[in-house]
Amino acid sequence: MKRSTISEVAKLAGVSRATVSKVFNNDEKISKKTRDKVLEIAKKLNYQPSAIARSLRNKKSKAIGLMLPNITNPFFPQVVRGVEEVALENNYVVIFCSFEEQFQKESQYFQLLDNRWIDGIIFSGVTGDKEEKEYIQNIQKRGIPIVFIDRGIEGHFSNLVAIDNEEATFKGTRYLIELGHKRIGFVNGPGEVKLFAKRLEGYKRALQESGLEFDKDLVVEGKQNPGVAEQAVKQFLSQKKPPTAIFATSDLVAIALLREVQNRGLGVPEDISIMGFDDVPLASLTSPSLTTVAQPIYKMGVEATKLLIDHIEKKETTKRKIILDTELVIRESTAKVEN
Amino acid sequence: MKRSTISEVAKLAGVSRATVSKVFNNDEKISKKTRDKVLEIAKKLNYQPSAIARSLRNKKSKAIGLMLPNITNPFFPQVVRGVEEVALENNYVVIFCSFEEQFQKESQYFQLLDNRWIDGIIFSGVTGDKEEKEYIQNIQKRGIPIVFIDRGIEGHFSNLVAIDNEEATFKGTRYLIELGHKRIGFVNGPGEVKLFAKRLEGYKRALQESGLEFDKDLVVEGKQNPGVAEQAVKQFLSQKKPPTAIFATSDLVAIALLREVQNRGLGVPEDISIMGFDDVPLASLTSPSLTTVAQPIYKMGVEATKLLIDHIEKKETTKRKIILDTELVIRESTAKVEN
DNA sequence: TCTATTTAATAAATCGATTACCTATTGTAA
DNA sequence: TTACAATAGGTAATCGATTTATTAAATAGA
Repeated sequence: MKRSTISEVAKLAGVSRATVSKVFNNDEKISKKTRDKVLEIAKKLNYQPSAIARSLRNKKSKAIGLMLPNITNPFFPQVVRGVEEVALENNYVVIFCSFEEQFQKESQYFQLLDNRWIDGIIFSGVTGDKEEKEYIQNIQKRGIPIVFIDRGIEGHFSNLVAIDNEEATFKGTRYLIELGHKRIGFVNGPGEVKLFAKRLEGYKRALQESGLEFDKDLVVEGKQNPGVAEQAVKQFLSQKKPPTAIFATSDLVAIALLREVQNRGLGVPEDISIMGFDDVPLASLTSPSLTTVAQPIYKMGVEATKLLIDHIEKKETTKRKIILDTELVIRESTAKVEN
Repeated sequence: MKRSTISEVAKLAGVSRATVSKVFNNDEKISKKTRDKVLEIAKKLNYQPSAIARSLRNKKSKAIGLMLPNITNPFFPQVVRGVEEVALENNYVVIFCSFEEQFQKESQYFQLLDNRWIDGIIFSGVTGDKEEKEYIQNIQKRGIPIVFIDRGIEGHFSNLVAIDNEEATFKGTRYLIELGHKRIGFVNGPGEVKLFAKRLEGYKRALQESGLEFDKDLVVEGKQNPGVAEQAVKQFLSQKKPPTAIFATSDLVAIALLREVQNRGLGVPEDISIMGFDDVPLASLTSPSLTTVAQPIYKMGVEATKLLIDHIEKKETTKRKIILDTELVIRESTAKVEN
């Protein structure tokens, strides 16, 4: 069954193409009679205006690009859900671009999106590479709005939806301190990335406010994959005074820590408390379940998309930063320390 | 910086639009001289042919739809990766449609994809609803190829990429039997769904081949969310002769089982062995890590997309079923039973 | 009744590419 | 030199919608 076109509908309804178009665009200057006639025929022919033809004429694709470094990270599926939800409500389609942390793919996607006349981009996982920055700026020169999730480009004011990383980490650390922990291991992402630097600051501030000393041997930095957990546990447990709690700024790492610690015959939380960051869905499924600083991941997707669409449709023209609240989710992996 | 068009390139290069088009489509009847001239100008103007205009003219969107019931299920991100990988290689773009198990959204997406002249669809998570079937058949009547992942429509021969569910479950069950387990709990999805019926068959066959008796009280069926785990553990452990092993046909359920069992003070695998299904990424991160029947999830995405593109580009015209191999991944959650 | 005004619908250009068909130029053979 | 073929490039229609300017019809006003 072929798709029918506006011309076919027009002919059968005995009107011009313009009239059919107006009916489908709710133009008020159409009499009820012709309107009904057109809709009747359209229904009979199963006619839907072609989004492609519309795009060409309107210079709007009604599509947004969602660029992520790696869909396999359990953080992202929830972002995707939020983005999709809002996009669908507004009749946008989401072109999904997971570039697997490869710059080559990333740039390929930028090209692809550009020549598809994408209306806007949601970008997560800025690496900070010079080339990346260039691509992003080129896209912006085209007038294509971008909203960053999680982190933006250094020194480049742009739309951003994120959390207050310093405060969030402060909150988590303070909770551990309240439980009586005095030596707290901190497993963080690479310190060159601003977001992680902020988290370290939050950690330090909490220590300071409680009069605890900062010990750099209690900090491990590195790419946030399970590998870093092994290294951290080794480093921490070999100390004279090993930490009684470990705070990882990613649930994935925290879960790996859990495993490492338990494998060494130590109990969580009896011997060591562990705290994560993000609150990915599986944080509640581990044993013990994970105490963590929850990011409003789904909401970040939602807000980013709303902001993007507002910019696309010119309801909003100035760039905005939206900072969402985090929440401490207390589960089983943390406990009071016996002194 | 505005996007430049073929006409601008043509004018500046002193040739016709047709010539520019031919250059970009590698038409051989263009002299090296003009070709170089055109490319030079194109580069200078940063020209890229508009995918939108091309689509209209060619009646091909160079886009495929990926319809999933729920991106939050850790099974799917890997499918997505596979799909994207192949799509990008072939210059297709992926329109992502996670319909959150809501038929309303599902049908909305079918419409959306149809009027965007989508070239093909990869579909996972068939519910078997009559209405869903109707939508799918309408899409197919348009001549839009579909490839199903995991399960197709009952009694409807179509492209399918899946595993041999009976065999896979047989393999898993047999392994538990080899470890000496005689009473094996089985937590499965709803039995009305063919795929789960097949899995139950595999389980039964393994028991039978070893001369073990099938006990229907050892089978729990239900939607595969963590809730079912609680119910299953309750049911199993209240029996006179509780099972020494539990096989869940989903890792997510298996992980929830792990938690339930451990919360009751039982050790895994010392007291009870647990086996999962799928091999999602976090299966290796739990403690103990999960023995599971691995589905080639990434590969399913890859193969489905290859098959789809072959159909779109008419390299393949007959519908195919591709059955991929599963693999038993032995980790820590299963052990020999002491008799 | 005649003009002015409002309302409803149409004609035709346009968006940016592709392609079937045509033309002009050059080369080759007789 | 003439005839013909091969080569390179151009002309114009086309894909399916939207929109501006225009016209025709209906209504109102005097």
